[in-house]
Amino acid sequence: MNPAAAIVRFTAFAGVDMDEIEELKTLAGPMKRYARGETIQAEGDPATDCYLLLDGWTASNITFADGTRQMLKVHLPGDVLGMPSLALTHSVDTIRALTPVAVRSMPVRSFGRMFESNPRLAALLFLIAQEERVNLIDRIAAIGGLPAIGRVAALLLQIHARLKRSDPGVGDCFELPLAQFDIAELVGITTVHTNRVFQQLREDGIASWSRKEVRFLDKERLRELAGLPPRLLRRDPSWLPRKSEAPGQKLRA
Amino acid sequence: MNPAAAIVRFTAFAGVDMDEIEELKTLAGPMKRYARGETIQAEGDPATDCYLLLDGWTASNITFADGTRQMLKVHLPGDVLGMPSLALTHSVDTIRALTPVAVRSMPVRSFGRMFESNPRLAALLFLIAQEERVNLIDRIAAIGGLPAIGRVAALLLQIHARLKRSDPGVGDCFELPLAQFDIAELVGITTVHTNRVFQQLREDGIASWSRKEVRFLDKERLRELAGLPPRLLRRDPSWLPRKSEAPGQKLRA
DNA sequence: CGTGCACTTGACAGCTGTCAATGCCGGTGG
DNA sequence: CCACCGGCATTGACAGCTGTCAAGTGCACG
Repeated sequence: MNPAAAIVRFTAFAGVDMDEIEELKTLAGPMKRYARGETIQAEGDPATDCYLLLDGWTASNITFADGTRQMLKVHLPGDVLGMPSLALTHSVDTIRALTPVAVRSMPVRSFGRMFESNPRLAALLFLIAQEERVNLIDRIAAIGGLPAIGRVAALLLQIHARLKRSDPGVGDCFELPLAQFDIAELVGITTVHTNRVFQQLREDGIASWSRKEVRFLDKERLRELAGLPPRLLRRDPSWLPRKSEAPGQKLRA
Repeated sequence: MNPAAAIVRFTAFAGVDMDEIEELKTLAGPMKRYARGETIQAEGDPATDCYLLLDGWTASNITFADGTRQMLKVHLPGDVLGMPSLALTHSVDTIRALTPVAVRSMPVRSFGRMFESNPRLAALLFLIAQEERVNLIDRIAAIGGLPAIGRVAALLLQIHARLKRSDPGVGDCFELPLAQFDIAELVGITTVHTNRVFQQLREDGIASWSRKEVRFLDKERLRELAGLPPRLLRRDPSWLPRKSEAPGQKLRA
């Protein structure tokens, strides 16, 4: 609901002024709400729209021929959903609401307009896509290279970092509206094993989890388990196109 | 060396005319060659440039604190290297030559110019980034959700599909300039186990590998092992910005 | 013809998955 | 207010996939 949250991903790379916020708004369609568990986009659907997540958490997952699912990512407010599928004829992933959510659809047509009318916003969107690639890369590293406990550690740290990006006030204790089997599906292990991993994290005084609430007890050791450094976003890249017209606006963020 | 190969990724989504090819060329710096094993970009370096891979194969990998490596992707001619790191202050991955390679650097500054001067090329680059996200997503699915043999199957199919994209003549037998430990690192298993997987693939008459050459014996079962359908790129998305000036040029691809 | 690197193979351990049962908690309806 | 119920978390026993270690083989290259 926090209006700023909806554009965090854009303002993360550079200031965005009021004009641009207005322009972003014109790109998006009306707001739509989904209840927990509802599907926002299904695998195999033609990829016609993207969605700006305004409020709530969603997950995107992919389904194997045998019905097994692999969760790819959880989305937080401000994330743009469905962009990867723009490259394909059919959507790759199924996006569903983990909590009650509010989204605004972003018709692909408006992407074309944005590239023509506002190169700077287009470049920011491009950077968001690259940031997502880094997220996926880190996930691959974790899943491919770490034992179960490290995968969970990496996941928790990644989500925490992303939460903190839109709300710097988030501390070492935060709400995580996922079930243990969601986490299992995200890091590619079973629910049972996930449970054992959390028990060990608690025993070792590294992190605890109860009632959908995670508490980091020893972030240092959590990072050791994850084995990768935190990622720092590049602020104000020098190559970004400049704001085109209407000077003198107050910058946001 | 095939000049067309260098721009496959752009022409995959829509026709690109001579003007645009020229414009792409102006974006890139001089050609540079690397020997097998050389590092093109190192983790932690400031992310200043991207590279257009003209010829040869490269790999990008990420290193954990304990020195373990996870390979993320192999790059084929036409791929743009180093884009994800544009979102960060420091490069995420190390890119090294798997074979002798030729690249042209693409200074980031030229990205900004392209977004301003040619929205259509910028949008194509945006689509390339989304396609890469799909590749990463499929890799995550394979690594997170499949046993070793399925991961290898998925990898072989993915590489084959990408090869075929720039050279439709590629058949069910193709060169794969990787060592078994490269494949191991790519799919997150050990060399020893990779070896056993290949033995089983051959025993079962599914695929064989020798002398850096892969042969698909039963593509149907290979796909079953991978568990995911092939991905079809979206051709000529209706929302793409149109070519701006200089009409009447012959379209390429 | 020797050397080195990569590929193979075998034995074994350990992480993780599977199956099945139990416990916990919040929500719902009587 | 209480009993029931369903979803999720937890536990134990066990199997199996995959990793580790170590040795041996084969091929390419000098």
